[in-house]
Amino acid sequence: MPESHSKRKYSTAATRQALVTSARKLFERNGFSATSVQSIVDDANLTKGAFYYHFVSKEELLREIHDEFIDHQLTSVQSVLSSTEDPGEQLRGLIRTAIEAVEQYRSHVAVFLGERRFLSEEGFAEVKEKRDRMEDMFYGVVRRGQRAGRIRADLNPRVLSLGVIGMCGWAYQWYSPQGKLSAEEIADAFTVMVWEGMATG
Amino acid sequence: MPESHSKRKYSTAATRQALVTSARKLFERNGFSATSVQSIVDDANLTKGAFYYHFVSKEELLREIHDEFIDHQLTSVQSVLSSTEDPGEQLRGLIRTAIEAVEQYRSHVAVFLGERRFLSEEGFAEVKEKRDRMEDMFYGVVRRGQRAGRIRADLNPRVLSLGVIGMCGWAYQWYSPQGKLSAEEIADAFTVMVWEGMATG
Amino acid sequence: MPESHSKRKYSTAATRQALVTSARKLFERNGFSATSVQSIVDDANLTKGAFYYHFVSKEELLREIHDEFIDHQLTSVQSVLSSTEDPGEQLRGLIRTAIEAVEQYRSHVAVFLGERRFLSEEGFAEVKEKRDRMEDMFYGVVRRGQRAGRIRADLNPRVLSLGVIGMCGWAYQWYSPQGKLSAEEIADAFTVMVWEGMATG
Amino acid sequence: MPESHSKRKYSTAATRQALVTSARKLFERNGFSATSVQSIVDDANLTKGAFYYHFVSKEELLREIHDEFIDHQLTSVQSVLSSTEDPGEQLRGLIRTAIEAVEQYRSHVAVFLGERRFLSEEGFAEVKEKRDRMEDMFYGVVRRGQRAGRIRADLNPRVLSLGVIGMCGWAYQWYSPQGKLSAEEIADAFTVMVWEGMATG
DNA sequence: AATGAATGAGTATTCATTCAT
DNA sequence: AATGAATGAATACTCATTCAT
Repeated sequence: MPESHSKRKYSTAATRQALVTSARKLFERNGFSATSVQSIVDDANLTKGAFYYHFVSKEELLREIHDEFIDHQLTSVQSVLSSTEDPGEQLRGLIRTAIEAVEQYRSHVAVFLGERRFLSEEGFAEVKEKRDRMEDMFYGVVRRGQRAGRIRADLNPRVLSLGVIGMCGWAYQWYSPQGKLSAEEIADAFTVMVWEGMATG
Repeated sequence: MPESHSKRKYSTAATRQALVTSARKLFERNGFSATSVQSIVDDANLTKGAFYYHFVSKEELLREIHDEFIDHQLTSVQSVLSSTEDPGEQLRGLIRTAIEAVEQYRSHVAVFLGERRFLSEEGFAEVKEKRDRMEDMFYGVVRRGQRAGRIRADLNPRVLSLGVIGMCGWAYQWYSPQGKLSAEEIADAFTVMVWEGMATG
Repeated sequence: MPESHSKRKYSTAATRQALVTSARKLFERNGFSATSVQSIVDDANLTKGAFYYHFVSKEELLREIHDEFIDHQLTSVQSVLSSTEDPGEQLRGLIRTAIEAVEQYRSHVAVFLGERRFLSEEGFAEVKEKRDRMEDMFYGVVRRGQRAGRIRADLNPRVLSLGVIGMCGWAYQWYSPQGKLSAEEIADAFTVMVWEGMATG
Repeated sequence: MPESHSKRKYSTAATRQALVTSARKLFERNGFSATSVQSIVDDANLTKGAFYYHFVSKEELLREIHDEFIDHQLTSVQSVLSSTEDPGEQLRGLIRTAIEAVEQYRSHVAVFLGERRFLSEEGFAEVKEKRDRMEDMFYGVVRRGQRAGRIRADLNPRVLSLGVIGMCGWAYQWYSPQGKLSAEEIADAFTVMVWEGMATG
C-alpha cells in the first residue's frame, strides 16, 4: 500500500515548524514586539489564517521557542552532571555545554535571554521553573565544590554561579560561528579563567 | 542680562529630563517597542504635543538614554585606568566600576544592553563607537597584563575580556539593591574569581 | 430497493438538525452576527467541513430556523380560525397560540423576531410572505369583528391588531417557563384586557 | 473680542455627536455586531484614529445611545406621573409617552430594544437599573389602580404592565412617521383598547 | 459524510507622528 | 512651551468559506 501523498504544502507538524523557525529568526533580529505576525507568515510563505489555525497567539510561538531550547539544554546539563562527580570537571562541562548552546542554538539563546519578558504569567510559569532549575545546577556545583573543599569557601556561591552564567550567556552577543574562535576554545578559556584565575604564578 | 521669567510648568531642560526618565523606566520594564509614546507622556504628566516639541522621534529618547549613561561610564573607566598601572588593580577597578553602574544606573544598563538594536544606523554610530571604546579598555588591560607577564598568555585576550564584560553586564538581570549583596561584595568576588580562580590550593 | 447502511455518526437529517439546534441556541443568546460558524459546529460536536457539506451558508441556518417555526405557527393559527366563527373566541385563540409559541418555541421566537434583518432579499421573500400572512390573520379577525358589530368600529383595526401582536411577541423577552405564570394565565389576562378592558365597572 | 474660529472640522462635542449619530443610524439598520467601526467613521467623514481618540471602544457608542435616550424618557415618564393621580390618566400618559418616543426617537428605541445584549456587564448595570425603573413605573400605575379599585383586581398586574409595554415597544417595528397614523391616534387607540376593551357593549 | 488545513478579506484597536492653535 | 484633535498605516486576531483527501 503506497503512502498517501498530501497535496498540501506541508504536514501539520512541518507547517508549525516552519512558522516557529521563521519566528525565531525574526525575533532574534528584531525582538518579539517589533516582529509582526504578518512578517512571520510572509517569511514562512503562509497566510495569517494558517498561522492562527496552528497557534492561538503570537505568544505561543515564543513559548514554543523556549520549549524547544530549554528541554534540550536541561538534558545536556543533566548528562554532564551525571558523568562525573568532580566539581572542576562538572564546571568545565557546564561551561562547555553553555557555549555549545550558543554555537548551535544561537537564535534560540538570543530569544531565550532577550525576550523572556513577553511571556505572560501563565505562559512563563513552566519556562521559569525550568530556567530556575538550570541556574540551580550551576549553583549546586559550586555549593558542593565548596563543601568538598575543592572550591574556595570565602566567595559567595550565588555570585560565583551567576557570574559564570552571565559570562557564558553573554557570548550570544558576540560569538560568531564564522569567527576564528571555536566553541571549545572559548569554553576552555572560560574554564581556566574561573577555575585557576587569570594571574600568573 | 535678566533671566527670562518662564510661565511654563518646567524649564525646557526639566521637561526633556522628565520625558527621558519616564521613558527609561518604561523601556526597562517593557522594552522599547512595547512602550508607546502615550505611556511615556502619561507617566511624565505631559501630552504628545509636548513630547514632539522636545524630541523628533521616540528613537531620540533611546539615544539620549544611551548618551546619559555611556559618557558617565567612559569617564569612570578612564579614571580607573589612570589611577594605577597594575593590571590586577586595573581589572579590579573595571569590574567594580561595572558593578557600580549596575547598582546606580540599573535601568540605564538594562536599556543600554537590551534595546541597542532599536537605534537606527545614524543614531547608533556614535553610541557604537563609545561602546567599542569601552570594550577596548577591558581588552587593553588584559593585553597589557599579558605583555607584562602578569596575566596568563595562553588564554585568548579577547575571550577573557568578553567573559569579564558578560559576567558584569549580566548582573543587571539579577542584581537587586534591596538584596543582601552589596555591589562591593559582588565586584570583589568577581575579581577574585577571574584573577585567582575558584579552585583551592 | 434496500436501504443504504450508513457508517456515519448520524443520518444526514440528524446532522442537519443538530446544527440547526445549536445555531438556534447560539443565535438566541448572541445574535446572528455575533455567532461564528465555528461556535456552532463546536456546540454540535462537528467540524466546519461537515457544516458546509450540509449548508451552503450561515444564512441558510437562519432560514431553516424561521421555516421550522413559521410553518408550525401558521398551521396552529389556521386551526384556531377554523374552529370557531366568534371574533372573541378567535382573538382568544390567536393570543393563546402566540403565547404558547413563546412558551414552547422560545428560542425560535427570539430568533424569528430579533434576527430577521439578516435574511437576505432572496432568503427573506418566502419568510416575509408567511409572516405577513400571519399578521393578516390577526388583522382579519379584528376587521371581521368590526363588520359584525362585535368589535368597536371607532378604533383603527391595523393599530389594534399590531398592538395585540406586539403584546404577545414581546413576551419572549420576559416569559420564563420556570416562573410562576403559566402560558394560559398570561393568554387569559391579555385576552380579558384587550377584549373587556382594564377598567372596572 | 471675536470668537476664535477653529480650523478643525468640528468641536469635540460635535465630533462625538457626529459619531454617535452615525452609529445610531447604522446600529438601527444593521445591528451592533454587523456594524463596523469603519462604516461608522466613513458615515461621519472621519477616520478610525479620530474615533478612538474620542471613544474607548465601539461599546461606548452603544452606552451613549442608551444614555441619550433613557434619561430623556425617564424624565418624560416621571412628569406624566406627577401631572395626575388618576390611574386611567396616568396609563394614557404612559402610553402616549411611549408612542411619542417611538415617533421621535425611532432609532434610539430600535437600538435600545434590539441591541441591549451587547452591553457588557459593567456598561449595562446603570442602563439596566434605569430600564427597570421605567418598567416599574408601568407596574406601579397598574398596582395602585388595583388598590384604588379602578383597575380589575382579577388580572395579574405584572402581566398587564408587561403587555402594555410590549404593545408600545413593538411599535418601533412598524411605525412610520410618513404613514397615515399619527402617534396620537395610535396612543389613543391603545389606551381605549386596554382600558375599555375591544368589545362593544 | 466528514475532516483538517488553508485562504483572504475583515475586525477592533493602537501607534508614531503632525499641526493649528 | 504645550495642547488637543486628527491622520493613516500597522497590529493582533477572527471569520465565512473552500477544497483535497
